[in-house]
Amino acid sequence: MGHITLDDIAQDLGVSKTTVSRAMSGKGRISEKTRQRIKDYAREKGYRPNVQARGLAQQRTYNIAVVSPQDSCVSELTFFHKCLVGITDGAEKEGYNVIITVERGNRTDELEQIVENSKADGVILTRTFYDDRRIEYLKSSDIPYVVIGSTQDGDSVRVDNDNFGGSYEMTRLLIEHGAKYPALIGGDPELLVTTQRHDGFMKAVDEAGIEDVLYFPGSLDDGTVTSDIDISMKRDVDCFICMDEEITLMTLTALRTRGILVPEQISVASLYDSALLTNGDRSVSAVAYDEMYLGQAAAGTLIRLINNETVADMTSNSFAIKLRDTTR
Amino acid sequence: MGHITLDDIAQDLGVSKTTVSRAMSGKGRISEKTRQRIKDYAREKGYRPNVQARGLAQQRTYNIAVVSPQDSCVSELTFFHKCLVGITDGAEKEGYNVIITVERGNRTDELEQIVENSKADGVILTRTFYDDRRIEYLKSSDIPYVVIGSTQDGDSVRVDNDNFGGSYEMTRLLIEHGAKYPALIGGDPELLVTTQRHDGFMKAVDEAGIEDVLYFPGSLDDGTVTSDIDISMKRDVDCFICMDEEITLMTLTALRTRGILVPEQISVASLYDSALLTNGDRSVSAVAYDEMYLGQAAAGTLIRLINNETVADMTSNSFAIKLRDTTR
DNA sequence: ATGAAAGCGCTAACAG
DNA sequence: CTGTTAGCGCTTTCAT
Repeated sequence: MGHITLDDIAQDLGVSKTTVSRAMSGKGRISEKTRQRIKDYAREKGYRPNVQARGLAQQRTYNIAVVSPQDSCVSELTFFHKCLVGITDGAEKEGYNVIITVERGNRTDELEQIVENSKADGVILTRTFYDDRRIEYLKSSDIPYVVIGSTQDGDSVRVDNDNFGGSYEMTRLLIEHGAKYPALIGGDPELLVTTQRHDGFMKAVDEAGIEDVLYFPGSLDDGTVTSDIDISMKRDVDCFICMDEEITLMTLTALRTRGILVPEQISVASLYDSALLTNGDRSVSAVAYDEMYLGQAAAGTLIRLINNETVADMTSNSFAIKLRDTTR
Repeated sequence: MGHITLDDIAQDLGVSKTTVSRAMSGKGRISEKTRQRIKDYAREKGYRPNVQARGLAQQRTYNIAVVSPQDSCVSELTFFHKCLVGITDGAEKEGYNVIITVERGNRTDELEQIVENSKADGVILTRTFYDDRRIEYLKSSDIPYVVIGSTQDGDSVRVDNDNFGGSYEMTRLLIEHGAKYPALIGGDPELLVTTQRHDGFMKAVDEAGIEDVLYFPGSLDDGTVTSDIDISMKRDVDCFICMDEEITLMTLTALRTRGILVPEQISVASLYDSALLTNGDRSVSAVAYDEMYLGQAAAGTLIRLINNETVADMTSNSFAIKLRDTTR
């Protein structure tokens, strides 16, 4: 018995394929009566439209493509995976499936393969490089795409966390909890995300009337962090706010080596939560974003884009401030 | 100019679509001369066959589906991701793409959606439950599928690591390096993988003429592990071989609490490597399997299955014994 | 409101 | 060795 087709239904019901098609898709005028009759019969027979045939007729695949990072750095991976769960969720809700491909450096082969073979109607990029060739490529082929995270590229539709808001809230809360002189540490100053988090931090300290706050951008190695800490201690900093989980871990290690107690002498918080921050003994206060929601939003946005609806960049303000062991 | 079709080429070259189709696919008799002429022209024009159209004609999608775990336990995730990289690799090599879907407990909805809508030609399961409803479902719908890892189900085509070989090699090597009386700890005795690893271990100790070896199956909580250790120390065990990374970490913690030095007083090795075992200070000896290769093999096997070629279970003997800090 | 007919781009008998 | 002819299952003008 295999699969029943649209034509079968038409014949059984003595109507034309067109009518059945219209009844199922909801497009075109059709009397409510026949529509119901057809839909009922279709359900009864367990009819499933053949997505490929529909696709061929409409030049669509009802697939979206997602590019996965190749390497398996843990925090990158959990971020990506949570996004992916959200993306498939959002996609399947709209009748789309997710095709996955793995990035191979800053190259476009794997994307080209998908786009040229029209295996997907749109693309989601979950992290981008500085001069991302994939963005160039996606722009030139005119396939819809959405970027998750902060890109410099102004032409791309972006879906991102509220980095400003998260940073602001965390800083505000720590000040409320007694921090007198917080310092900000880490982050590549050329990245948009760094600017956003810095601005959120600044807003909170400004509102609290704190002046001459310390900001140590960069700080990519232990040496720099250590000297940053030394400077801070002389200036009576009582709270480190770290740009990301990596810098957070370096800061904690450096403080431990220096014999400085956390949170007794100084509070430490991360502006980005990660599995690494709640591992076993240490449990670090952090801003936790909802990546799954981010993924869903990205999928939704992309599908709207595919349907030629107008879309704008969107910022997910779904985050939580997790105050854990490293802050008072 | 968009996309050039098979028909365009036929017209330009004054041949029939069939001939072009044959030239491109390699199926059917065709003179080497015209084949070259057509292929050259196609390449020159940048012709890309429309996969959807081909699919519709052949009832194929040139997609395979992979089910991703929903949760994000780190070791599960890295395992899955490495497999995924291998799978996409193997699939793309054969002209297939990978559709991903996320498991929602022991349910089949997400799979049904893909199978019923014929969005993929085959399925890869990367981990299975005891009474896996997805396997039942896949069997009943007659879509090809392969299972990565060890399943009890004898009817399914399996692609797995050489658990026996890895366990044997690790044990053999540790004995060679001086272990006099190794003990095996952990593992759910109802799982196939446990049996396989146990057998490998036994082979090595038997060959070394060691008798009355200790085996502690189960040991899922700290209490049990601690008592296992106590028994072992009385019997002068000088080497713990642990079934997986979880039991390894528990064993190490228990040994530390007991004040027993690793590797000075006792060696510890894991029969399964994981990111958690090389984290920071501790770096545990372990059997490292090549998951990427596993993924590639699974994709290859599945595609052969799709093509109605005969396939058998396959065991990847691509593993490495990593002797690190916890063994002498 | 419904139907006829022409595709979407490719494959696969069946002829020649 | 090559061409003709029907599809695959659905959508979409254009009539009626």
